[in-house]
Amino acid sequence: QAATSQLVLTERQPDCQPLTTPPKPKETPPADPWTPTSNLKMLIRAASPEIRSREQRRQLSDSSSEVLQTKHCLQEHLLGDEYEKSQPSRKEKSLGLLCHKFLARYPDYPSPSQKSYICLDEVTEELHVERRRIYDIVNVLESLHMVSHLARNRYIWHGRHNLPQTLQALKKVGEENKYIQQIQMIKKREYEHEFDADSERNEEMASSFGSSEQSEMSFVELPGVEFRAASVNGRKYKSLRVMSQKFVMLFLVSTPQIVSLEVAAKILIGEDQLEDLDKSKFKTKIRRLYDIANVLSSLKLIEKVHVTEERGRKPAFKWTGPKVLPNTQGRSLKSIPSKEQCSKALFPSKGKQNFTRHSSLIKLVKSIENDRRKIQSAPTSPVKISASSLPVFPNTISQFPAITKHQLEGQSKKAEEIQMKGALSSPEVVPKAEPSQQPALSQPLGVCPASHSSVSPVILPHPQSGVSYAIYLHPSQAHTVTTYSPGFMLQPLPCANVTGIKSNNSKVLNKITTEGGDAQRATDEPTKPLAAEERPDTKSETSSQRCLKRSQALQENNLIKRRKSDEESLDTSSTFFPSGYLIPLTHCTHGNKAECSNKEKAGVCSLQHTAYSSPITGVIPMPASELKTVNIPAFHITPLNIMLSPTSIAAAPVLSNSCLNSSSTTSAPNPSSSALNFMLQHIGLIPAGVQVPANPVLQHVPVSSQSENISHSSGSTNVQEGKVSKNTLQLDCAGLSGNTPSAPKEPQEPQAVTENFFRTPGGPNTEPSLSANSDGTQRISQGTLCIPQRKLEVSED
DNA sequence: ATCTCCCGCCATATG
DNA sequence: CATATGGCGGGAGAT
Repeated sequence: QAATSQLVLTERQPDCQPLTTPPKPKETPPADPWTPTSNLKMLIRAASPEIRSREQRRQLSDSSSEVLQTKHCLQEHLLGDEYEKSQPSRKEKSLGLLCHKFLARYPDYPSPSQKSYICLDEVTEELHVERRRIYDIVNVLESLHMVSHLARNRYIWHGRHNLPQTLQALKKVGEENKYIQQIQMIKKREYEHEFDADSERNEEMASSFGSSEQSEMSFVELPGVEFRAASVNGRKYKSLRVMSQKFVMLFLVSTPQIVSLEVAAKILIGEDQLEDLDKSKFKTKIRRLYDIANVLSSLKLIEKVHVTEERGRKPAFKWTGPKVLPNTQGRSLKSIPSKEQCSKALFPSKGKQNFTRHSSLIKLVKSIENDRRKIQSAPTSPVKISASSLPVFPNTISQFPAITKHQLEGQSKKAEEIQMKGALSSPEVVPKAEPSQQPALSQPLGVCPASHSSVSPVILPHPQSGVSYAIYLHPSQAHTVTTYSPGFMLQPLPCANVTGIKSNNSKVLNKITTEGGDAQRATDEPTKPLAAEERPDTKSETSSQRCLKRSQALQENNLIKRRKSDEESLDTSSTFFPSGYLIPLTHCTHGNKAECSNKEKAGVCSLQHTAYSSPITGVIPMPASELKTVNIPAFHITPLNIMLSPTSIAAAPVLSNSCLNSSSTTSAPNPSSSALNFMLQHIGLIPAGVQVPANPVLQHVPVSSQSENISHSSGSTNVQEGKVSKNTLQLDCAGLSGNTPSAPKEPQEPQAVTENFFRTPGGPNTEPSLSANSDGTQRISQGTLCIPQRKLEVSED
């Protein structure tokens, strides 16, 4: 198949990004195939007439579509020799092949000026496939914004122009969703696997997944990309699209960019619904993932590989697409100027379409309601909600994209290019726009959503401060920080299963091995070192030990869980809306402040923003891990902290890259960060001295979040690394499980900022918002209580 | 036996 | 109501 595919592929080049290569402007009318391979096609046809005839009886004279098939046939003949396979043989009907054919019809980089349209009827006819299959392909392409649904039977082909942006956005969202952590948890479970199902399950589910909920699904939109005008906005869930995006996110956030189907399926399931664990569901998910993987493979974004774990090798895929720069916020924003656009986006005349998503909205509402319940208990309920799920909100946001298509497109593209360039070259200071979330508020949900929206992945808030900030890392961190922030901590939660988590991380890392052998960029290193350093328990544990731990933990946990579960149910509030789209706010960003004012309504939002921006800038350490990180560290750290943070391995690997990048950029201490610190201190989360590490320069001390309540004296722990740290530290913090709590950087005094924080949401109370992470936070808190014990035990073991 | 994943029924969404 | 979409899972080909 490889051979065949190659041939087919020849036409398309691997990722060329606009930057380097000027896009080729060709476009092809759907009907006529021109394609570079046309010659080949002809040859093929000539060669294998028989085959064709057999294959398709109905097919007419269409030349274009058949080519591929014929080609394959030929090859086989050539290679294998004789039998012309009379019938296509399953492979020939594979989605991957079909996708190649489909892609062959359109240029990778269609000229912007002309839009090429895709007519499903034509395609199905020409490719001789059932419509259903085309939907599979198109849905995945849509998730990458390579096409947009215009109307019935009509799609617009964008090609790979949007790919860089899309990937960026997806990466960002992935970071926000803490996928890294989730992956770790899952792996951890694996080893633990079998034993006690229920209790564990619950625990895990609750803890890990619960958190996962936060992420919920949402479709990530691109600003510039057009949304299908009318028809499609709302619609049902689009699970395939969402799944596809999430799947891609997993690659983008994991350090070795390899994701096993099993893990991906579990994560996707977890997000959608906490509850079912069904095996059948799992199988279905796997099937879908194969479908998606086939399309992504055709796009050359991923490649199949196998990972060997303790048990055996498992199917997995490796990212082979373009590298995504570490996130930054800025890119699109810059280009996008205008408020105008934003406004448009927000309030598109079309209106209806925009709001199409009601379904999602509805969900949102539900989730909100739930949250409220939960929140009730909590002091600052409202805030939390908003905070909790960044992504979710997007629903509202999502609408934006629809607007200004044309304008945006052009701009967006340009912007992209610019971004790319900029990003590559240097860390610019990006002006970040702020998310404009609020506008969306119009909807009933209004406030909450809006705030959320702000959260939306895309946007990175960021600091006004001029210093370049670390470009990428921060965002994630920021998210993290934001997310969990202290707020939750405040809440008293029962202990969670923290223990398990931490151990997991380390293990997980170890386990994974890539057979493929490709290099995985940096990954390994971090792991080992970390491991060594890590606390004993994690690494040192042998499997047997683990078991012991587990059992112990379980017992303990069970108790805890029970409590927790109760609480959790409440807590979950943080989770959010199930489906929504994430829209990148990017364009909107510019006017942060202004927006803010608007936002005010939603107090929360404002808070969040502020929080984000500041923290993001530099301080915070890790994104993904947050939950764990924060939590765990806190606990552990409290007593031990120092050691741990560094140890936390996981973080390191992941972040490392980003860190590096960031380092260059480094952020200066931002006001925001300072503010953040301030807040934290205020709240008591952080000890006075500590702070968020944001910049290498500053200290990264992992703050222990001290957990909320607990006193922890530790704080300083890591300082040592300080120097080195720049990158590393951050990484560690982030990656490691616990390491870092969000670290708020140190204190600088950003008075102004601080004020905002407090005020917005309601002052200190707002904190809860941070907790939004929900799970993480909660857990953390829980962790604080319980964990220590366990850990001790474990370590002893 | 396991991995892949095609096929197409049938529920929904859209017009 | 007719179609367009697309969730979903049986079950068969590929290994």
